[in-house]
Amino acid sequence: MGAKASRTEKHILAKAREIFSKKGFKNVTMQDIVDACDISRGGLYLHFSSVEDIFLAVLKAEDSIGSDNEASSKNVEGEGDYLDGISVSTKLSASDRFAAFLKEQKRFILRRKDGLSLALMEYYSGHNSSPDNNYIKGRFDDCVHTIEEIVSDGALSGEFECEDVAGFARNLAYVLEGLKTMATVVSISEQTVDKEMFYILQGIVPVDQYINN
Amino acid sequence: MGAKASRTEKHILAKAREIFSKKGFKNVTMQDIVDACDISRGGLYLHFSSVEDIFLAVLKAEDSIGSDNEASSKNVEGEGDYLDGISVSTKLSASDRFAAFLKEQKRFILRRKDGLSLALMEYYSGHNSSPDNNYIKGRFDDCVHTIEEIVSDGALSGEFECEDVAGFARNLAYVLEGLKTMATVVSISEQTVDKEMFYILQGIVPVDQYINN
Amino acid sequence: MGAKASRTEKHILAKAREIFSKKGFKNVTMQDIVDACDISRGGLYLHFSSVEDIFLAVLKAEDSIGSDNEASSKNVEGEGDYLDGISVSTKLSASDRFAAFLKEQKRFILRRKDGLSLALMEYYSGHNSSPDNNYIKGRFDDCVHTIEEIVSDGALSGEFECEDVAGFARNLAYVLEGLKTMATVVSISEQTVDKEMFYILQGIVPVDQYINN
Amino acid sequence: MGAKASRTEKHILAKAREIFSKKGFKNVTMQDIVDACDISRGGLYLHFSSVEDIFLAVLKAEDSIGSDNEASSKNVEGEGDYLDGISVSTKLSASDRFAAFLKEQKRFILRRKDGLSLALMEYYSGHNSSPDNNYIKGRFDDCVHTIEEIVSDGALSGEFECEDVAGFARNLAYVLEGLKTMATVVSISEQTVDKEMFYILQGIVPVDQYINN
DNA sequence: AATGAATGAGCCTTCATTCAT
DNA sequence: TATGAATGAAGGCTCATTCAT
Repeated sequence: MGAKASRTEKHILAKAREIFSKKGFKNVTMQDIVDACDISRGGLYLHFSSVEDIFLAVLKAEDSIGSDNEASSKNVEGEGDYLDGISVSTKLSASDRFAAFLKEQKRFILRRKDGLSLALMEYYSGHNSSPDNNYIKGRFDDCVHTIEEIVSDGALSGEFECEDVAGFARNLAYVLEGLKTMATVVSISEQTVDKEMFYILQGIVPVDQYINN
Repeated sequence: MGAKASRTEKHILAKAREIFSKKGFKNVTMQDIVDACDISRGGLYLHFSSVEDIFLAVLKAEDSIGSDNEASSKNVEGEGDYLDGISVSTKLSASDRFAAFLKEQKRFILRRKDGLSLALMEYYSGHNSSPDNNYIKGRFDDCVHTIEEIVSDGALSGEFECEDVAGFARNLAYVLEGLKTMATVVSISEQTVDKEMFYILQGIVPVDQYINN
Repeated sequence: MGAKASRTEKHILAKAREIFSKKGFKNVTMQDIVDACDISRGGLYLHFSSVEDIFLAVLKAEDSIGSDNEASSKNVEGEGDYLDGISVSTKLSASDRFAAFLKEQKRFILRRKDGLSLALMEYYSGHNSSPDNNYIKGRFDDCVHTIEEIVSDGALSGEFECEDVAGFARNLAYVLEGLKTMATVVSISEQTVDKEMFYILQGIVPVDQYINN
Repeated sequence: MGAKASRTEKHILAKAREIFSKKGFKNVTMQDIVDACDISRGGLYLHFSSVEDIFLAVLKAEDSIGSDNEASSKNVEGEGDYLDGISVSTKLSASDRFAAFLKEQKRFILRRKDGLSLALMEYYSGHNSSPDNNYIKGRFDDCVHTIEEIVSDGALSGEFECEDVAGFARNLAYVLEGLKTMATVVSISEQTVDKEMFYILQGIVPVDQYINN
């Protein structure tokens, strides 16, 4: 809760994250977290006052690390290791950035075990929180924005052909959202995701740009 | 639970449906249902043995009525009143059927108050049920199938132009799923839905085919 | 809680009364009452929702029975058995009524085991309730009023001599309150009470009127 | 606990006193005291081992200072500033001392915010301590004794007329106790207290002796 | 069939007290 | 001496489920 999360708090948040990704939000009890953390009831309350409190802290930690989130275009720039044989110091092409973005999304969709999608839905669906501080809405908007940026860059450089960039970005974002939803409920194969991304890419670009991992 | 649902059971299911659509699945208690049904605790247990039991019965009833679901192409045929001035006995054009389908989807997305989306997600997310008897998966597949059917009909009749019907159907289905997800968590305007559907339609058909309600 | 207290509720209130008189208010837990009543946790909550709820119900029951309260002049009229050899049908003299009143007060002070004084003090001291619905204030005012009534009757009939009836009544009421307070904290002997009442009576009446029990 | 209360201990007791006077005894937690004292949990335990321990220490400090207690005749002697225009070095008259005593009692009754009455009641009511070391009993006896002393002096000097000094003293002490009780539960006005004291004084002395502050 | 009082397990939260630093 | 994180017992409340009537 403080500026510097103590070792204990980090430990709690890590364990709690696992639990939320496994059980969603509504089913998680303080007891679950106590058990997982090997901590006492009172000890947990010393750091967090409710499951909600913990969940929000998990989300905040999530943001500051970015480990689970969409790879922002910025991140990608500095993290050439995600891509094969591309110099870190070089400005990445739009195609590369798009490929990286999709790869990240795919990872997110497939490894739903690590994901908080369900917990997020449960939390916000029962919360009518203002759209402003709604994590899911924010995530969606970020996603749209990232796509727009990449695609419009690619359109300028001639890599992509796309008349309605905004429309394309929204369309893709909804497809990704739909895939995430399905993934929380049904197990989805890599092929399924690939097939879908391939379909979308066809609309703007020669296919060989999209490199499978 | 017997073969024929008694009057009492129908009443219980109707009330329970309202509750599930309002509160999702995990938050609903037997007490909630007892209160809403003006029935005794014991009386309820005479018919259903748990909240889950009731929820499953609601879903089953849902299917046999189809009131909340996607309008299947079959349904649409028989329900000319959804469309303007089209004789019930006439075989509808693909465009009309597609318009009706989208209109139904839009209704479903916007009136999430009547919907069981959240309850479904909560139920199946905590259930790892086999894909076969997974309601959401089934709904998605039905949706894809309906779209394929309509669009391939339209392609034959020259109303639509679409090379990859299967791809288009899946794409649209995921977008719809994404919209449904967002709608359970953020309030979504009619314009938002319209814009999205319009974008997709552009891909296969002249716009004037899509009639707003 | 309803109009007719069920057998169970009566049982709970009776047991709870014992507990309150023994432990006051603040120390009493739902668990205490559960244990004393041989009832389940849930069962208790079926009837009462908190210790406070139960305490208030005890007070209400108290009032409607009047077993623990000051003998009102009305009560005394019909209850000749409290006095020695006085015909029930006869209108009692002021002296007799005063004797009865004091006897009742004495009983109340001495049998503090049965009394709710401490519980009342604890409850209202932490409650800043409006004076109107304050049980202790009401009890005090009733007490003053009863004394005034009796003494002014006695003054008219020549049994008592008292110039400032209101002052006398208040004075006596405070003394009684002081005795009740002391009794909750220190054990007080019958002699102590007698001595005090005797002293006060001297102020208005020849002593032989006051008959010890 | 030590022979000489350290600076820290004095600080703790002062803060604790405030808390007890505000919240009584049963509601006070170690945490309350820790918070008020700007001390650590462990630090507090270094000095006192429980809330009860602290409370008892507060009472002991109280006695040795006498700040909250009845003004003993001795105290009054040295505190001429409570009385108007009477030389400190002069032996005070019984009337003056009685006036001072009553003024002090009035202050105590009215400013119950500063008082420990409630805390005392709560503490001793749950303690069945022997009458000997019972603070309330002691306070009461002191009060009676002080009154007796003053009034018998006044009787000798002709200032008061009182046949039964002991009876009068007890009577007044109980009235004061009753007033204190009522004050902890109902808010009591200055007029109410004045009226009561005036009534009692009439019994032994011409009224103009009693000077209002 | 129907009732609703009763049960008891389970989760929430608070607090006195301890203990490693 | 002093700190404050950690502990665990205790009490509050809710809910699925049972059962005598």
